[in-house]
Amino acid sequence: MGSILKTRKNQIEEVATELFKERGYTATSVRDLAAAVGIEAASIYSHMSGKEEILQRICFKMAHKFLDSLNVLMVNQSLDPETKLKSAIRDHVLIIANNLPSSAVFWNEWRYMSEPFFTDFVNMQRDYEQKFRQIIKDGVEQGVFHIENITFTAMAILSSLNGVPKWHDYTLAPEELAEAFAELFINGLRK
Amino acid sequence: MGSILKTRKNQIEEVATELFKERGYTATSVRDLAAAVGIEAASIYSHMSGKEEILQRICFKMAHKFLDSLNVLMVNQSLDPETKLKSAIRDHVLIIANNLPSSAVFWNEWRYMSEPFFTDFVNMQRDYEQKFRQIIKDGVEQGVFHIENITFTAMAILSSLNGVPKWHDYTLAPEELAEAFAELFINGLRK
DNA sequence: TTTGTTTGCTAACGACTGTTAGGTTAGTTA
DNA sequence: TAACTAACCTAACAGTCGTTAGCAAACAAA
Repeated sequence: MGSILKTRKNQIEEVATELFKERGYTATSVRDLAAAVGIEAASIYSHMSGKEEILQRICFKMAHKFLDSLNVLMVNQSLDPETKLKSAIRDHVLIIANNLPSSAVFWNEWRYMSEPFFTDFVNMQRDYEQKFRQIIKDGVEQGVFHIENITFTAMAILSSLNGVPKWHDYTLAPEELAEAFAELFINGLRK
Repeated sequence: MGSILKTRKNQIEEVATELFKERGYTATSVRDLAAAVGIEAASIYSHMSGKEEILQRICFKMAHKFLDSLNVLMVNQSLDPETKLKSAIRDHVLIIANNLPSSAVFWNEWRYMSEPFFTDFVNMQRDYEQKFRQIIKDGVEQGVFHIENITFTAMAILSSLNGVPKWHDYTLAPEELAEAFAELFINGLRK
């Protein structure tokens, strides 16, 4: 136990995150991963129970970051809907921008998890989306937003945010990115 | 030659599109595909040169649909920027909504194509994005849109549209969906 | 010094991969 | 009837997959 194992395990997870993002989970072999770390394939199993454990760690780590962040925001009763949505968008983008490879894996590779992890993950996703919708719904009911379809709007926004790892080239700082998204969705393009 | 071969080949492509969308390209084996069609794995090769040809057909079919549609719009000089962007969004969404499985494959699996197809595809994508940005740029220069970062805005919109196959549940008709996206991005959420 | 633990190795397993060779059947055309 | 062709088959190939067994080296704790 201790720092050496923890470091190696973390290193494997880090390298795996990069490879899973670059090539995809199913297209990345344990031998690819081991070679990138600098060890033999079988040695991976001294640190991990298998290939899927790495995917699970990445996906649930991100899922908890998103959910924890939104849960903190939800209990704050004093915020008006516009500020609340702006914060939700901001928080979501900041997590992505500060964890680009993990976010790419989280978003594109989660479907390759086996049961019961798959179902657990889907439920967390549903929970998150429901809370995100609630913020929009509050804004509609308080007359701040003019929206016909809340479910559509939530998915349109979240898809846009989650697409960031596919095109982001580091020219925008995380804070600028977050601000730009909030501005785009709340005010639109029209002058 | 003739209708039987053509039908079979099209059927294979259709079934493959569904499987690639559902399980991903790398996670779908030729044997999976053959079983879903109702033939043996080797028989696939009487119709296709290999697994990747199917992926290429799907991806380039969609790429041409998107590009052709946008090219038609670009030559129309008489449209004001807002109408033009609205049409671009509308056309893009309609293509996706009317080709959901193909769109999912187009968006999620294109990276598994080998050279030179990979590079050709990337160039078509770049071409499309550049033309999409041009529409936004025109709107900014004519004072219709207030936007700081055109590249960001284009990618934010396109990511949102391309996310549709991941969540769409057929409760919204394609036309309603297209209208909702145009409304969201041009006017924003604020009342 | 001995014991235990961490970290890695070589070798190999059974299963699965995309693909090919070669042959059979059914239907069409000459 | 004979030749041709499209569609599909069985069998097998060489390679790769995730994973395990068993062992060795390094190092810390007793």
